[in-house]
Amino acid sequence: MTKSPSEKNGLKKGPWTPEEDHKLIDYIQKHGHGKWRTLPKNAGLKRCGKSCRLRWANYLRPDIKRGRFSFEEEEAIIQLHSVLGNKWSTIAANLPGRTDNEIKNYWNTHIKKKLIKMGIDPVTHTPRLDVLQLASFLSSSINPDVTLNHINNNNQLSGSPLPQCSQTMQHDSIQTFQPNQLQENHIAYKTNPMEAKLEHQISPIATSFSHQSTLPNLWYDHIIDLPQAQSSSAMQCFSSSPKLNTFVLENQIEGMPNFNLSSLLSSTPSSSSPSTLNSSSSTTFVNGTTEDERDTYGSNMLMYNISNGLNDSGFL
DNA sequence: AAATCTCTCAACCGCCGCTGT
DNA sequence: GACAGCGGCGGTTGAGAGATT
Repeated sequence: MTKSPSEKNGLKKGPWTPEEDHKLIDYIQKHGHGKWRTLPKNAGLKRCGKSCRLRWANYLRPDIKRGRFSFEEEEAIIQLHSVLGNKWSTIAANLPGRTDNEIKNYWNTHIKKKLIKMGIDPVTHTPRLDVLQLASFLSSSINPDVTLNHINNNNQLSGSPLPQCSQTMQHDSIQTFQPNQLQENHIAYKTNPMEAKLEHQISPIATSFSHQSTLPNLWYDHIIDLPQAQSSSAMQCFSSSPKLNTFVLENQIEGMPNFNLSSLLSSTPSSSSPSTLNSSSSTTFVNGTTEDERDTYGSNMLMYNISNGLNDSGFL
């Protein structure tokens, strides 16, 4: 008699039944866990010890918190991941009631995509090179004199010399802040502090401006203290289209160049995105109050639209 | 209403490190 | 020191559910 693939070696595989769950819970309540190798036999389960341990640790444990991740939890995951990397068990240890498996799944299915959409590399937590290259392309299309340097994994500008600045930022307006010092009228950006020659025609994308302190990582080094009036008019937008695999970056800060950038790259499509993109409209999120609050990291970023002359493919 | 596509997440697999012999 | 057993971890898979066509 042949055994089904899910029952090789007399051991069952696949989804657990309520009866099996009950047996496992019952046994652990009476005898405690540990000795996972012998537990299934003693508990009358046709499972391997590993499977029992996993079922208990990831699903049956009484202290497991089920349900959606809160905004705070998501922020914590991102912050911890930026420091720890894929150390899911260590991250889980900092989130009571959440399992490493759950966090790992949530990272892979939600957070990772969100960061990518925002132009942030989910591995390094720094601006993605492809976005920067795109910005470079677009910038040089707009102003052939401007070229963009790459930011390597150490967040350092490299490659060709820094662009010649048509308007170098006043140095006394650049300060170093701790993340918790960020205020609402602050714009944070990441660049090499030794070479902080911001040129605003390229810097918004090149240096990945971000806004306020709810950033998912710490890749901002400097803060621009905007006058309140400008800050309040900084409508930060972020929208994407699952159909076009694109996103729109917008910026409406007074005094900043007003680009429209549409139908650009995004490596992953998204179904969670709340809006649909076309060349004439986009959904705007203001102050993180639109839609599901957890989908509003983008609202903390200053995004640029490069309009006029771009077709839906993002090319001139 | 059916077919197809996309997404989620529970579960598995292989590897690694620790411990005991 | 070498080996075996075990638990734990991180990457990956695939079934099922939901969304879309």
